Amino acid sequence: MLDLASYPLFADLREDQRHQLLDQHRLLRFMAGRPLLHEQGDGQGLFLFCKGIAKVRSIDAEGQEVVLSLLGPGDLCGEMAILQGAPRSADVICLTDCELVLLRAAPFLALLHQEPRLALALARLEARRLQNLNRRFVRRESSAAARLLQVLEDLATRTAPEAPPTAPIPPLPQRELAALAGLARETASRTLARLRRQGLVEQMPGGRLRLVNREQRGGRG
Amino acid sequence: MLDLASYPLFADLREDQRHQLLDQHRLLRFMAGRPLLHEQGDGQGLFLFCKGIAKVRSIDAEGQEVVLSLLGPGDLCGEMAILQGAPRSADVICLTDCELVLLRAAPFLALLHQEPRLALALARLEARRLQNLNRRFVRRESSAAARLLQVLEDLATRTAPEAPPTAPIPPLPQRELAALAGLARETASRTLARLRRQGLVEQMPGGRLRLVNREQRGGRG
DNA sequence: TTTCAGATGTGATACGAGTCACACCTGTTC
DNA sequence: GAACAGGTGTGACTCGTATCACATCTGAAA
Repeated sequence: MLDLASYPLFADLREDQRHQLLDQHRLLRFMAGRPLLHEQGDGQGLFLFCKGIAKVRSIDAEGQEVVLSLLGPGDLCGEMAILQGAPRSADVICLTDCELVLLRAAPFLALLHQEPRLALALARLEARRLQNLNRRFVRRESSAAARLLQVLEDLATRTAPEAPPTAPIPPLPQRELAALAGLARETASRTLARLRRQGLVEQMPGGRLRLVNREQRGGRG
Repeated sequence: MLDLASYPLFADLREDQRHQLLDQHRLLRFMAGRPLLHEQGDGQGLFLFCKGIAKVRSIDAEGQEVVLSLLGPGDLCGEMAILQGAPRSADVICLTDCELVLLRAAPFLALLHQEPRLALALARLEARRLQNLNRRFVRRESSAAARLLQVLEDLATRTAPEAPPTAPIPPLPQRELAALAGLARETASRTLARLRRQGLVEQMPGGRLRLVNREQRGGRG
């Protein structure tokens, strides 16, 4: 039922090793708006996303929310806390209803210490995250429109692995889109209106947003 | 002479494994302003910083420099390229004269595949970098003053491992400080002047800057 | 239907940093 | 000494986004 082999982190393992990792795993559901939490006494664990989208966020010195990244099907989280033995440094909040699998930390850690392929795959995963965040860092300086477009593209592609950037975007309130882009809600509203006028974003029946294909609009970045 | 054990990445290894890694290593020096480069035909390698400070930077779509992080003694770089088998995604430019050791990629990769402790230490290292970048990301929104103070503190502590935040800061032109903080040169000048007036930063003989101890000034963050 | 809450659109204004322009102050070279 | 380049300080202005204020709009509940 749950295919660990489809997660790049576990792809290099033997079948029996993947089986080990599933020891006492759980299926969890969280509703939109809820934070990912371990249940009392569970301690740490590794969350694997099956369905839904969530945001990783932190709160800055002024109490403002800063969104660090998005998670969707095929992603995982909680590995930093396991690696460092430290409590979470950021919150994960579901943007839509989510289904995920919680692997126990103990067998994961045990396998990390004995199987270089797992440890190496984990190092690669962290390196990729670092590169993604680097790229976001570089784009951070850019305009409200560019940031919002980026968020919409992220949302479209996170919805399912391999989803095209023009896939419909889950219906989120403007307040949420603004937070994801690091903008004021009013600015997000104005910017969205402009993007619609420019034909870069279209509103689908039911109010859902969709990015217009770059080729269709002349692909200017 | 070169003590790999002092680098956390290699601390868990056996002495003979560390010795393997040193196979055909080189000592390199780069002058301030120079990019870290492999020599022709060297391919990839792992740079270990012994002396000096460097910036990791990228160029954004408008040709502007964006500084991603600082490196100093005890840090290393080049491991992302080795992990991903891909060319560098960012430049590393020396801010002061630097001395470093270049380890060959081959023995490092070989050991990564056979020794889980090394792979795990590398995953931990990447995780720490990710956390640092996350923290920077959170602070990114803040004011010019906060960003500049952060840069000065980083420079002070990178100069040597365990250096206090109030250690003297290497003499860098304002243009460079501004780039590190992601500010215009003029803004950096004005902001520095204000910080001096507020007593948060003092000018040492020779023009070098120094952060004033937080306790001395009342520690307001 | 009314009523109400939450979401959204939009004008007016404030504010911070970027940009341009230029003065000044070093140190170096001739 | 003069001449010059590079670094630094600072005024005036621009521009983008945040903020405040308020008008709709929409959908759910009564």
